[in-house]
Amino acid sequence: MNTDLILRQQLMQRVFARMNDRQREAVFCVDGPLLILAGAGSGKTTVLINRIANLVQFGRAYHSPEIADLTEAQRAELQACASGLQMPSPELLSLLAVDPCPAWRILAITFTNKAAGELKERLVARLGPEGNDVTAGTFHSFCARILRREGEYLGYSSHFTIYDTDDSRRLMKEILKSRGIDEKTLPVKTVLGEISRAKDSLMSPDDYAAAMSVDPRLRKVSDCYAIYQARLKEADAMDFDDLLCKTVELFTTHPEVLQRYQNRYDYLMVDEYQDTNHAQYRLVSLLAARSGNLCVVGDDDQSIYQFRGATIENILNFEDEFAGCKTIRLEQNYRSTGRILTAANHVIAQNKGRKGKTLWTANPEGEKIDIVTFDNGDEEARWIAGRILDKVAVGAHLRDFAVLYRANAQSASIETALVRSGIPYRIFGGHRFYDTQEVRDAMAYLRVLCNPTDAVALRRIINQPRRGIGDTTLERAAGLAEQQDIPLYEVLSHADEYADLQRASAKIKGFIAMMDALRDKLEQPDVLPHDVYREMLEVTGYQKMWELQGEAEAERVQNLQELESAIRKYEDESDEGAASLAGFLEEASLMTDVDNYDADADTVVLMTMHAAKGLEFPTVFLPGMEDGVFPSLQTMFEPDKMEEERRLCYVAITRARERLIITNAVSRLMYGQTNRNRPSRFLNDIPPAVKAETKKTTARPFMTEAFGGNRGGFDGGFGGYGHRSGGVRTSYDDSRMPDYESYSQETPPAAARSSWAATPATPPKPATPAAPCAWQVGDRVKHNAFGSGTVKAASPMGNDVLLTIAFDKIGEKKLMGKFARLEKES
DNA sequence: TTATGGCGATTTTTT
DNA sequence: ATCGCCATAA
Repeated sequence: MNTDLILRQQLMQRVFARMNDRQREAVFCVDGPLLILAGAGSGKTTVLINRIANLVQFGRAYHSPEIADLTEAQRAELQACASGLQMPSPELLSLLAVDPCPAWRILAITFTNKAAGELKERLVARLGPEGNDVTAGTFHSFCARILRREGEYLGYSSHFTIYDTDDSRRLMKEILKSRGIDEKTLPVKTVLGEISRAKDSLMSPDDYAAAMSVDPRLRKVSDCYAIYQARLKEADAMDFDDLLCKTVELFTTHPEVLQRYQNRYDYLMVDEYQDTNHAQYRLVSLLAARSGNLCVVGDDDQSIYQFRGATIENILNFEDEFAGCKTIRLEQNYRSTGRILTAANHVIAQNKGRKGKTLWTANPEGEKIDIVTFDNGDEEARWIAGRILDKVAVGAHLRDFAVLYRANAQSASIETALVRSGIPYRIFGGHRFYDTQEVRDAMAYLRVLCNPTDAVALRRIINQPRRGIGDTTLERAAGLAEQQDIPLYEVLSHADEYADLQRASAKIKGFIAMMDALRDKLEQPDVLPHDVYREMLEVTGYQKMWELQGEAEAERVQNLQELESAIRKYEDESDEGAASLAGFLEEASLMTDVDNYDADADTVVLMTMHAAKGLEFPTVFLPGMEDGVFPSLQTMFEPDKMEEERRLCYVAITRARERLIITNAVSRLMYGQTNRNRPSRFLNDIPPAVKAETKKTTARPFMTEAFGGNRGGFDGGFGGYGHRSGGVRTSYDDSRMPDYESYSQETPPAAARSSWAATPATPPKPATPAAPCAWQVGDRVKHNAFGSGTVKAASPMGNDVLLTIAFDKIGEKKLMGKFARLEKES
């Protein structure tokens, strides 16, 4: 009997053999509250997957004294499996399990949709179709699902609309205007920020009003909050924050509903716990209150969203809040080289109030961290592009490179340099597809079809294209709606009955009739959402409106087509007959850019450091490492913000697997102004032993050595950059990239992924086929930025060719043949 | 009601 | 540098 228990433990150790001791401990610890402090790259996703797999396959078996009686044959099989000779059969598994948990009773909450998708994918790879039964989603998507089902308890319909920040802004603008509040004294974003903070901490408009001081400005905010909520309600709409706090409200006011969800889920897991806010904490506590099985994973050092309401206290106090909590630290990093990790550790060590954690790695030390200084941002950007081409020339993939910056505004110069070098890249953040005017308008049409009471959407499109229904008319109609407490759409439907609307009533009725007809179509069976979308573009004249603008707005027409593809894609991915327009709108409203990140596409990646959280790249560039850029100017004098900034730096550094290249510039053009910045203070914290500093700056004769040397503190204006003519030669080793295998557990090699016993084998890289080359050595070519030149060398690479071209004016450049827009010159 | 031009203010991060 | 607001003119 006792030996059976030991054998079972041995077998389980084998099944989860690919993990280290601490990780396995987390996997086997299934009962009660568990805090996993997972350092960057410590394989926390792997732990989550395995922990769920353990719950489903073995339940509480590892620490349980119970075991079924085994026959001799079964014991023989167990013995064989325990010594790694064979894999356990399903029969044996079910015999060994103690209280296994059906997948559908597990809830996993992640930070992004992409993370949730990945989790699902890997669970299916591990558990088969049953993996799909795990509820995995973001807080927002999970709450949205609950509210669609249960919203009626709170007076919302099942097809309520989700307002995004732009919708909220429009609505608030209207409110401020109607209340005669000058936007200069009380900006929209200030009001919305206050409201958002209130919602994060679960304060209703009444709570807020009650807690308010006599500050007249905050009194106004309080009024606006109340009106804002009322207007949302009238529009059958919720904003992002509502999704969370309305769910909490639902659970606290309707215990019987809460109980249903508590009973449904036996095990809860929350990823990125350091980025949760108070409302999210409450939600999780409520859901886990029955089972008590709450596992949160997070890293206090990677908390970078406090600025938008995340409270690090959630993680710092977890052990106090949840009695009997067990804490497990994952400190072995599988991602980065030793030097990169050393740098990260030293940077983060400067922060106070940490849980305390030092990452270590068994990975090779790796190359030193390059720190390169330039005269200006353009030089910096050009060098980065050149460096990428150099490495691609010796076998690197474009997708191996990421450029991570503090603010989106920094992307422009990098983009220019990449375009000039013909390097394909993808950029995340900044203007997104769903944020373009035309896509938002088209979406607004669809929203009005699904939910006519959505006043923000209605006002957005009613005169787009021009229908002669202007502001005056709309203001009157909105006034009437408010007076009678009915939806704007309702007033417009009966426009002819109001004296005030006589003049425009024919036009209004035409518009309403058109929308009603489209809505009828929507309800017909066998009509797919994209059919309705297409017809909408047609009959509303919206697409025509852009087409008439000609070539200049061609991209907008393209985006409208693209939206149709997105709808079709949604239809394809939905279950037969389950694709509804409302469903698409919901998915789209909770979609973010990073969700679309495709690690396989072979291009360089540009994104903010925030957006890069959770991702990793072989080579990472961190441009703009200057005080005032990173750390950003508005954080430099506030200690709390400075700490968050430092954590962001830690996150950025730990994205790199093999190489980290940090750059800065003596002077930089940003927001239309040229600034001279000192090198980032974070650089001081990186030990000299792991960094290789290089100056690529030109002489400034009027400066002497006396000005050189950077001591701490501000020296007003001119930072100390004294260099002799010619600068210092580059010193970095230009040989090939390190060739060791990367041990990343977050992305195991495909071959190793499903095999249960260790011996991961990396499949050999397929040879890259030679591509036909449009350019020959000796050709004369013309480039629209660099002018004329002669092709000096052409080496095939992937399905493209790397050209070295000697330009007449500016010397030699390396360009990718497919992407550089070259013309032949006779 | 719509189109245009000039002006001023605004630049962190985003589910 | 870019965006959004406002006033003015058509």
